[in-house]
Amino acid sequence: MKVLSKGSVYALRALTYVVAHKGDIGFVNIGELSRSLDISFHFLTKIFQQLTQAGILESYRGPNGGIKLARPPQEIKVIEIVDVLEGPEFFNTCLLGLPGCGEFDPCPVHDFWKDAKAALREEFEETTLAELGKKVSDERLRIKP
Amino acid sequence: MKVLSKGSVYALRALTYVVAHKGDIGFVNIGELSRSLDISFHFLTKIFQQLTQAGILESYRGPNGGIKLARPPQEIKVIEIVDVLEGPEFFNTCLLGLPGCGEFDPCPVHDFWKDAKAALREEFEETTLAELGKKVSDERLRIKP
DNA sequence: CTGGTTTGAGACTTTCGAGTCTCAAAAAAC
DNA sequence: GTTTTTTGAGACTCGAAAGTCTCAAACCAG
Ligand code: SF4
Ligand code: SF4
Repeated sequence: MKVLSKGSVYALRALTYVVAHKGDIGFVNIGELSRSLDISFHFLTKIFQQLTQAGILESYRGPNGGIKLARPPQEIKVIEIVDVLEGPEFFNTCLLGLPGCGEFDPCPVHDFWKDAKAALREEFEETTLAELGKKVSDERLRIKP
Repeated sequence: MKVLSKGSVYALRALTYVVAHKGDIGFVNIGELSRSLDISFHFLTKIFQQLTQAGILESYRGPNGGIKLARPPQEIKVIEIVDVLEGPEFFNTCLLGLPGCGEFDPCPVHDFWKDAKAALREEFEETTLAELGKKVSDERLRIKP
């Protein structure tokens, strides 16, 4: 069962880590993040590039460069990150994956799956990076392997 | 978002189709199923082979051969099919996919994800092929592309 | 027995997400 | 200005899931 791609997972872990451990102290070095979280540096860089182009992050090159959140973490919702990295079809995919499916022409598991998808979307829409970061800081929840 | 592999999806669609359209009339030809549901014949055959070896289906070779349910559809639960085709790790995978994760050392999304997984498992455990087939027959729900 | 039909088994190919590598571009340090 | 550090962009490689193909085995009909 693969709900999120590696790209989304790495982005969420990395940004949660930034919020929890780096506060709001300017640009965070990608190499350091990659080492701390055991994520491939080049892969993480590519993921951040997408988020930068989408306006969720800002980046800066050269010494003391890195990435930082473009807005305060209280205002960045998980679903924004997922949208960028999974694409707009993410919440249209389905259990039985029939093409052109939907409310008007449903398959037998539609009723259940509709609710399950809505719950997931709601969770992503309600949760902000600040909340994830706070959980990690306060309760010492893990974000690293 | 890919919850089920193609194998599980094709198996569920095909067996639901059998229950809904073929009743209990002995062996159903795989070639006919493949054509009706627009699923690759060889791929569908491989999937059925796994289910046959697991004791969920019975097969018969030669003219008028095919596959049929080893037990009445009221007794076959969706989770049995998923277990065979997805393997035992299916319900252990996770949103953030951290290794060795679990209740005792959770990540920040654990509370939500635990419930979502439980709901999915419960749905698969409660639903039988007979129910899926009945929905398709009674309400003309679709199972084909 | 012979030939046709259908599933069984496994090798092979394709596709795509994931990960690696190389070089260019921007910025700072000197 | 030159060198060093860091992100940006894109080509390339790897591996697993998905799909195709070939032949063997079981079965029936005549
Ligand atoms: S009918 Fe509903 S549950 Fe079924 S594949 Fe379409 S959207 Fe998904
Ligand atoms: S801590 Fe819980 S939600 Fe997070 S990856 Fe592990 S099992 Fe999944």
